[in-house]
Order: sequence, then C-alpha cells, then structure tokens
Amino acid sequence: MPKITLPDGATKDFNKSVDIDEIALSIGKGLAKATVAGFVNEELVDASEKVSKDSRIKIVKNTDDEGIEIIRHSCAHLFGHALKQIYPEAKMAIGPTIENGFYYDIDLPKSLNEKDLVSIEERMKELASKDYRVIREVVDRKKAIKIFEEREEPYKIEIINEIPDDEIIALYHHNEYVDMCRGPHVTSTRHLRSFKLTKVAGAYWRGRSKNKMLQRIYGIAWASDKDLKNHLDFLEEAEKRDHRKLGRELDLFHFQEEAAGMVFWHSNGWSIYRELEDYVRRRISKAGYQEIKTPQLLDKKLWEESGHWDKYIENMYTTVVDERELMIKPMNCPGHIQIFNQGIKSYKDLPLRMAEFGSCHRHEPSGALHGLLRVRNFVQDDAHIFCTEEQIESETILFCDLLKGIYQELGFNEISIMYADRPEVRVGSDDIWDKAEESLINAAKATGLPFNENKGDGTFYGPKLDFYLHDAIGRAWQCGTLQVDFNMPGRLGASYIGEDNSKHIPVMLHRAILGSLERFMGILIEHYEGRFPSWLSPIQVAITTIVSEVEDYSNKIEEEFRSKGIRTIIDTRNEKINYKIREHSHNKVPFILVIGKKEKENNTVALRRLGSADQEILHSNDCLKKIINETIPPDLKE
RNA sequence: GCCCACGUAGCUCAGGGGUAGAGCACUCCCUUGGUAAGGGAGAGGUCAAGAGUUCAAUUCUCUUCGUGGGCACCA
Repeated sequence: MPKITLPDGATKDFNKSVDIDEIALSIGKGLAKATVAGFVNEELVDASEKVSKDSRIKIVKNTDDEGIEIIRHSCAHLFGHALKQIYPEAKMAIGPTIENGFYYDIDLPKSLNEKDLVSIEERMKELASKDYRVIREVVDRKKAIKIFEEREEPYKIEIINEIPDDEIIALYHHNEYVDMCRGPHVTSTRHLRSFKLTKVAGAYWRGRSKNKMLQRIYGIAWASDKDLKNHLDFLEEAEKRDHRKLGRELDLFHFQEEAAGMVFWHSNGWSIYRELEDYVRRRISKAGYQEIKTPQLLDKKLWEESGHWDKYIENMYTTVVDERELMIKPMNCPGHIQIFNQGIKSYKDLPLRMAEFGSCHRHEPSGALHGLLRVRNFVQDDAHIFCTEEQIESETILFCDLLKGIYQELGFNEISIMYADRPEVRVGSDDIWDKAEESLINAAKATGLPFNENKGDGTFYGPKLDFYLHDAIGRAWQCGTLQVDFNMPGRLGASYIGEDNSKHIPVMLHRAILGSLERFMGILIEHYEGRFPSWLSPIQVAITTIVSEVEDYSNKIEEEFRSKGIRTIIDTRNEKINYKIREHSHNKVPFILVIGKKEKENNTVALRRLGSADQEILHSNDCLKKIINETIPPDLKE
C-alpha cells in the first residue's frame, strides 16, 4: 500500500501500486493531461512506471525542462516510426535530443530532400494523432539483439554490443515501431504535437570521418505550438541579423570565388574595422603592451622548430622562392619570439607584452568556410606575454580586466569564462602545471564572471581560459582566449637572465580579446543588426536637402562636419525628403540632418535620429557639438 | 574534405530544349516637393565555368569552381 509524498509535503495513500499517470490523475485532470514522466525518489522514470512502495514523487509536466527533453526524445522515435513506414529499408542509427529538438541519423540509399521531410512530417502528425500507447519493455541482451536482427538494424546491434553488462536495455514500442532507449518517454504519442522537421544533412556514423556518412534529419520540438512558434520567430530574427545579408545591404564587404574565404572589405566595412582596430590599439597601449609587426612569410625551418610543420602542414600555404621554402604565417607566435630573442633579456624586462594585429592565413577545409565567421585570411588582435611562472596570475588578472572592459565598451555585457586544464598528453612538469592552473583559476574567479570548467581540454602546452560573450539574441560566441605555453619559448630558444644570474626560459601567454577581427566584425554586425553605435557607424551623418536652393548652405555644413572628423555624406539628389529619409534610415545612418529653407534662414538644422520620427531644431554649431560628443569612442569619453 | 541543396540583371527572385522576364536599385526627362517609396522613359544578362547529348542547351547529363545547411576540422 504505497504512501506517496509530493514535493509540497502532502501525502496520498493508495491501496494498490499505482503509476505516475494515476497519481497525477488523483491530483487533477489538468495535471494528468500534462504529465509526461515523473521522479520517483529523484529517479526520472516513465509515467507508466508502477510505484508499489512508499515514495517521494514529483510529476514531470510537458512544460518542465525534463518534460520538454522527453518530448523531444519521443519525437525522434516518432520520426523513426514514420520513416520506417515510408522507407522500410531505412536503417536507424542514433536519435538523440539536442538544443531545441532532436535529430536522427539514418542509413538509407535514397537521399532525402526537403520535400521528403514534408511528407515524413505529415506522417508523423498522423501517427501522433492516433494516440498510440508507448510501451516500455525491459529485455535482456539476447532478446534485444534478436529483435534488431529481425528488424535488420545493424547500427542498433552495434550499440547494444557496447552497452555495459550492468546496464538494463529497454525497448519502446508504439504500434509496430520499436526503438531502443534509456528513456523515459511519453506514454502516449498525443504529447507530440508541436514539432517540425527542419533540415537534412550528412553526418558520419559515430562522428568519425573514416566511417560511413549517414543522413541526419533535424527536427525541433516543443511542448506547445506557441513555444514552437517562438522558436521559429527566433530563427527568423537570427536570419534578419545574418551578417552576410547585412554586409551586402550596408555595402560592408563581399566575397568572390577567386579568393574563397578571404574578405573584400568595402569602404563602409573597412571604416568600422579600422575604428575597432584603433580602439583596441589604444586600449592595449594603455595596458602596457608594445605593438610590433612581423613578416608574412617565414622560412620553413622556423615552422619545423615550432612544431607546426608536423601538425598543420595540410593547412598551411607555402611558396618556394630562390629554392627556399617559405610559409605564409598561420599564426604570429614564432615571429614574436624572434623579436624577443633579439638582444639579451633580463628578468627586469618581464613581463613583456608584445602585440600585433597579425594577418594570418590558414587553409581551412572548404566545408568549414562561413561568411566572416570562418575565413582563410584573418587578423588576430594577438599578443604574447613573456613572463615568469610567478607572473602568470597577475598577468592573467590584468588580461581579464582588460577583456571585460573592452567587451563591455563594445556593447557586450554578458560574458562567461571556460577554464580548461591539463590533458593526458602534455609537456611540462606536474609542478608547473599545478601552479599555472591555480593561477588561472584564481584570476578567472577574481573577475566575478560566470565560470565553467572543461576538464582535460587544455592544450598540450598549457592550461587555458576561453572567454565567451553573449549577443543581443542570447547566442554565446567564443572570442577571447588566454593560453599558457610552457613549450614554444624553449623550442625557439627564448631565454632571459634571472635574478640568480643564470638563464631561464620564459613562460609565454598567448592571448587575444576579439580573436579574429573578421569574425568579430561578423558578430558585431549580427549583435547590432547593422545599427552600430554612432562611433563605429561608417556613415555617421547624412545631410539631406529639401530644395536645391539650400545646397550651398548644406555643403558648408557638410564641410564643417567633415573637418571635425565626422563621417558625413550629403544627399542633394532631386528626390523628395521622404525618399531620402527612407533610404538613409535603411542604411542605418544614426543621424539624419534635414535642411530646408527655414533652416537656411536661421542657420539651423533639423536633426532626426535613426529609429525616431522626432526632429530637433538646432543651431548648426550646437548640432555639430552634440554629434561630436555622441561619436566619441567609449574609451575616450570623460 | 564528406553528404544534401543551390548558382538566371547590382539585389530579391520567376521561367524553361528554339539563346530570357518582374520588382527594387541604376541613367535620363518632368517635378523643388518639409520627415520612411512623386511621375515618365531608358539602359542593363556569354543564364557560374568547361565538356557531352541534340538540328538546336541557359534548360538534359557529367566535371570543376563557388555558395547555403550540416558532419568532420578549427594551432
């Protein structure tokens, strides 16, 4: 006679064993309808699970996080059910949940296309409406293998063979379909209403590129149509912000096939880029960095010494001149060490912070290219800090401060840190790793930013911190990084004379704040949806004339603005003011000045800000002052 | 690199075995108009590149290049 204790402490007695659905029903009809699973003493189970002993029960509703997860998982099975009805020859591989939905990898000779997805989705809806019971069956390994042999599912058998002996194997049946899963799952397909198959793609079996490529069908699934629609709206919003689309519309940059993966920056885009670079230059200069510039081509010898030749030759561009093999640099560090190595360094020179806006080329695989976000030629806001082991912590703290300030001034207020420690294969003594790891953790914690750990994910040459910023629609982007390096300085012969008058190898901190400027530009464009803060805006002011007789006056104002460094254009075209305002608004110019006869007579301008229909009549000098004030970069403001 | 889809005017896209069309943008003319599209006319394309099939290819087939979505990769 089980006694059930609910989360609020209330208890219920039953005179026979009951399942979660029945418990939910005993509380209320509405709750029963929304019940997809339950916790029995903290263990997540199917809603059909029988409870026969006294237990603590928590009902999982379709809107709970666990509930949505279960719905997504069950949707993957529903997909399998529909797919096998249409394509009985399909072999099912693996169908897990992912953020916002699920996917299923299948092996099917016929290539599915978007149209096929529509018909599969329709079949899924039909099946869901049949309200099939989803029945769980625990089986032994033999039976599981037998069933999947009969069903000709080799991938499932492969999975079964890797399940540890002590783990139970559960099958889930709805009507004729059977899938294997840890569960839990919904008890009826009626819970599966708000889903959509979104795309079909290739994916390697078990994620290994040596294996067969399967077809992966992606779907999204939510508890309600409203949530589904919200997510579709989000996708639409992301599409509107797509930097490739905005790059074209705002005349920022283009790509063409003669230089795949390399950017042609147009005047507008380059203006933002330079403003951004200048800003970072000022910030790091204040932070005690020296800026340098190293060659684009370096002899193969150096890359052999650094170890890059062995590991990355596939992705490096090479050239031969005068029988000498040269490589276009894929990174800046070896060059920086060459500068460090000039002359004899003392411990008094450390920490030495060496920065370069270094242009690097990497031959990324063709399939990896993606607008500005993954390119073959990029510029890093790169720097290397040569320091002693003792200085790692203080340098990391300074760096975190700098990074935080820069992100915030660029409009990103939500930042998080990922810490990665020693991997299995590594260089350097445990003693030095201990110290370095502790330094990074202390420094990261001192920032007060959210902090996560990624065990064993450090590089072979040292632990690292990765920095993520979160954009206007909540997406996280990894940009900044700080990597401790115990390896390369020694390999390339860097040393300094310590207080003890003997030679030591410095530690090197690789660090970047924006990462690749190209990629960061892409992120900025999407974050601001092309409406940049006015200090970054490629065109800050558009002067528009109403009638041609104010042209002289308007030209004079344009000249004044330009002479003060305000990026100004003038539009004296034979068009109506409505037309001009519309166009400059589309181009996201932050300040539009309208000049007609009245303004000319009074030596004023009408100022209209982007996104507002209001106008402000100002004396032209006052307007200039105002705009100068509002276009000062954040680091130069009082 | 792998899988699927796609590549037509500057942009967004329609079309389809008999060598092309729309809207916007562009040029010119009329209009001098007060805060998100005034009217008219015109110009603009080797239909990604190469090969094949065909009397005939932008259209069908193949190859290459590029783009998109994923996978793999990302020092």
